Amino acid sequence: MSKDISKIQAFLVQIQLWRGLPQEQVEAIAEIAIAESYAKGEVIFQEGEEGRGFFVVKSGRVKVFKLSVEGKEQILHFFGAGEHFAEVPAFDGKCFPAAAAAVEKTELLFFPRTSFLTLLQQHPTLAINILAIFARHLRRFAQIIEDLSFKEVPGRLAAYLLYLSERNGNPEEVELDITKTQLAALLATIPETLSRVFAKLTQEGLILIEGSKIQLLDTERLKVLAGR
Amino acid sequence: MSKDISKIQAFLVQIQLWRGLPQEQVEAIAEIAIAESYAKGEVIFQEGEEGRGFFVVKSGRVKVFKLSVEGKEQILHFFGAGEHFAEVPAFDGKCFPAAAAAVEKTELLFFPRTSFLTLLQQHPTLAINILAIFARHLRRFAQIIEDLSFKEVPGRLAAYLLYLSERNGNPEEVELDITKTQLAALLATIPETLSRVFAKLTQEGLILIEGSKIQLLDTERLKVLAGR
DNA sequence: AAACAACCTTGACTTAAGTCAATTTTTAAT
DNA sequence: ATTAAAAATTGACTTAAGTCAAGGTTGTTT
Repeated sequence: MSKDISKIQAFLVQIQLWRGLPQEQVEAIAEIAIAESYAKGEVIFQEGEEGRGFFVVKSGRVKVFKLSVEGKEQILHFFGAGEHFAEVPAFDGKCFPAAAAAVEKTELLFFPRTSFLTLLQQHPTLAINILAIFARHLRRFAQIIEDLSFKEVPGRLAAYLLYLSERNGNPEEVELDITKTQLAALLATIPETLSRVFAKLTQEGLILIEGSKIQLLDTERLKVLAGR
Repeated sequence: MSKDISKIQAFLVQIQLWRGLPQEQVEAIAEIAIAESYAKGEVIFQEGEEGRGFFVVKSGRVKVFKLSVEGKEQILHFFGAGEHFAEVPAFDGKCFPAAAAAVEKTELLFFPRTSFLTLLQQHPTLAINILAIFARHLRRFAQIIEDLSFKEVPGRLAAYLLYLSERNGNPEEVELDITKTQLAALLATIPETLSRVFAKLTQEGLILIEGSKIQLLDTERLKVLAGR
């Protein structure tokens, strides 16, 4: 036991969620955690299932998404190592508002709702930390709504490319770390349309595609396109 | 002073936000509140302004919305008496992610960020209450994203009519309490399109319009249209 | 290396919904 | 009551983006 637990502890202390909690609490949390493994493509939970707890990504990557009746997928967010998801159902006990699946081989830590709530009652710091997380999610969702209702596909793509370039600190070139099919599902469109928009931006000299690397040739015009 | 304060107190205790707080705290909160009055159409804050605090609606109605460069409006939510908004900027101190304006003569109570944060530090109950509010907002936003990316305008309208009928407990008839132009902005479309969709649903025998009252003639088919 | 599957691209076509413009209806203000 | 302003409707037209179908590319597994 101690070997595993202490490894989990070492990982958990790095996570913002627990920041400010006393040492012995993080140790207690490590004992609550249940390790889970998922293969590429495996479903973690479906939309509508009862929220039994939340997850921290130990390694790999997860997509949280909505699925329409016709089978169209809208990806809400990708979560990588050190990030966590499904905090809302863990908090309010209602159903998962979206589904989650591993996009590659993934290891998760699962925290059951009940122990999470107990912890929440005892540690105001934890409640504040989660407030900060919810606030970030709300701002991100507000941005998605804005993009969906104001921007066309080229604008959404431009915004995404600029986001990547800012995140990785390289204004010249970005590297797609997801497939274009996944990117289409993230930008609320379909692969065919995305492909055509990539072609259009290339033709207009805004970008240059080299496999998964994309050169941003004209950041200024991309910003105009993205609406900022 | 005492007259006003005690009136504010009587109003505040009804609000979920403060539920579970000790009596003397609610009294203290009432002293912090700053009463503000807005005329119909008046802007309360603009998107991008620094978040100085949050607001409780005493009377009237407020819309929270995004505005595109081209001037298109996306309404995120209407808030009525007893509801509150702009908690996220009050919490994280960043800019308002959307704008707010009074849609009719409105009286607000304003709570400055600093006193709100102090309160938050001292009262874990308050933090939990706000978590519940944020969780509700997140679920609502997730629903908006789903509607925008999966449903067409008829589906979004059908979903809204069913929401109204459930909210008011009348499965036969609903009453629009906003103008159709505002409804268009809420459903991410324009008045012309909404008008045509109303005509189409009427023609197909799903609804019957009598001014601001709308009879739901075929709830089943409306549910199919709304995707549930 | 072969074979399969997933992913990506391109073309032809359809369609939902936006734009622009004109008119009518409703609501509010003097 | 009259007028002005806002809201709603309708028609003709345009357009972004979806559907369907085919072919090409890439990558993984045995």
